[in-house]
Amino acid sequence: MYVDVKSTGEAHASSGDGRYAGTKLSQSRSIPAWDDVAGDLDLRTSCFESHATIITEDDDADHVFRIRSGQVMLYRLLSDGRRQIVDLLAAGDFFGMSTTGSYDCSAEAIGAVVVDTIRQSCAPASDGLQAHLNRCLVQRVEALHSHAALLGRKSAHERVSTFIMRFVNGRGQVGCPGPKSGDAAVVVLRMTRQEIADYLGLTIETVSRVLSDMKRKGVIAIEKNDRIHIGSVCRLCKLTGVH
Amino acid sequence: MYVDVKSTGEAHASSGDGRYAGTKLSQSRSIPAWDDVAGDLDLRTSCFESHATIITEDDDADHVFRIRSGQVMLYRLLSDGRRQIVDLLAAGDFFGMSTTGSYDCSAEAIGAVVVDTIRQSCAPASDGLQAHLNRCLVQRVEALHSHAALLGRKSAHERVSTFIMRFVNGRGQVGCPGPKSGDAAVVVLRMTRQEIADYLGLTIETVSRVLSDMKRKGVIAIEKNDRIHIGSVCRLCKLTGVH
DNA sequence: CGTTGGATTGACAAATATCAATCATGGTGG
DNA sequence: CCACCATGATTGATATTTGTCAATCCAACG
Repeated sequence: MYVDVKSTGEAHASSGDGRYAGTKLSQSRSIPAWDDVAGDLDLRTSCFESHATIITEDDDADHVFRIRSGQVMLYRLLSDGRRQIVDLLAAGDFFGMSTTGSYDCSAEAIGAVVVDTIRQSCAPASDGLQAHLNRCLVQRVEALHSHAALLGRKSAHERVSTFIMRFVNGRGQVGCPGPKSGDAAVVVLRMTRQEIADYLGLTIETVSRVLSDMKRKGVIAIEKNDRIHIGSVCRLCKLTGVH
Repeated sequence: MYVDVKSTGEAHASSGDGRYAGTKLSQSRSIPAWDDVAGDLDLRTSCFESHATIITEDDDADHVFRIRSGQVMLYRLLSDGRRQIVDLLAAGDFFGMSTTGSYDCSAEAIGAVVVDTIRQSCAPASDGLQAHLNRCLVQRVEALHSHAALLGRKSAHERVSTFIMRFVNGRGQVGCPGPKSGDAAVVVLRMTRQEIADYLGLTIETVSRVLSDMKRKGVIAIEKNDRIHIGSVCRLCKLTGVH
């Protein structure tokens, strides 16, 4: 009714899943359906293929974007080329908001992406958009807090474990449903080792070594470089540093 | 006129300074003055002394807070006690918003702090509050992106330099006004070495060593542990990794 | 069947953490 | 007023983690 995810395309197993499930924020009840909001907004819809750049850091912040389907990564570059992927976004998420007049980071499509494009200039007019934006922004802030804790305080093993757990259906952030053993899972990584490394603040070699180590210890098995088989989700979860 | 910082208490040299200066976001023009918004909100005002805990991670997210004066740090704890300070807030900033029903991190006063307390339940009603929240949230997201880049990709020297630059009036984020040499400055650190370390994702010893190293090289001089004299802001700025 | 780009592995180097003294500094009580 | 204490900061020696550089490896594709 007041949640729009279902109507905006498939939910990727890899990120958007269950994002709004269990939301208790009182505000939720008053947020209108996105489709109703969108009607007043003079949207354009754009498609991007894998690895296409959607926005570039420091460009004029002309538009705000809302993801219809697919995943988007936001990244910052240091002057010498070091890259930090600062956030991973999925269907329903917004990006491109700015307080400075230019984008604070670049956005690149992970796989094919469809976005709604909203002109910055007509954004303030819509209270419905404000409500959707604010919910998304609070979610982003929460995710960025988690990510700061990961980047600042977690070991390489904990970072990689956390990253994999992120894609295990429903788990990860919300808290395990308890240690029921033997719960296996398969997740598909849609990012290259380089992208994973740039997200986790590590090098490609360290990511590779940690994955190999987890293979050796039987925590995971890797098929075709991007399918991770998890023997026991609980066991993996214990490696994340959260519990 | 439509910016409220001036009316809500002294601007600390250490953080809130010039936060809204130069904002080009078209939305700004339509944001009502905070005092006008506040009138409808049934606010309570609370004071906290230095190091007081204002909210605790995982507690019920009953209230949203707006800082009238002073600084607040937000932090996450890992189960084994590792702490990451995820954000530093100043006058005009909001915290305590949640999508889960509980706070995602703890908040502690840095020095004396005065906050306006807004009941979560009456927050959605106010469009003016939504507009203020929106601006603050976008700012927080931008700051958290910067911080992720720092934590994920910068060396200890770059982190400490960036941290000090943050408190140099006006500079830091926006971009240097050019290399005019001989521009000295003094900043006062209102945080202990432990807090700085927990913010920068380092240990107290590393922070101390980096500061000593910068002293040895003549980049800074330290007086009474918390006053940093900067010989050339430009020189310091070049150490941040941004340029 | 060779080529190519991403991934893995190994040897080694560099950065940062850890553990343990020692050093200020400010406050307190004699 | 001064010695003592407590707390935070600094420094040193060493360990650990992660990065760097270089050599394969592997799978997809022409």
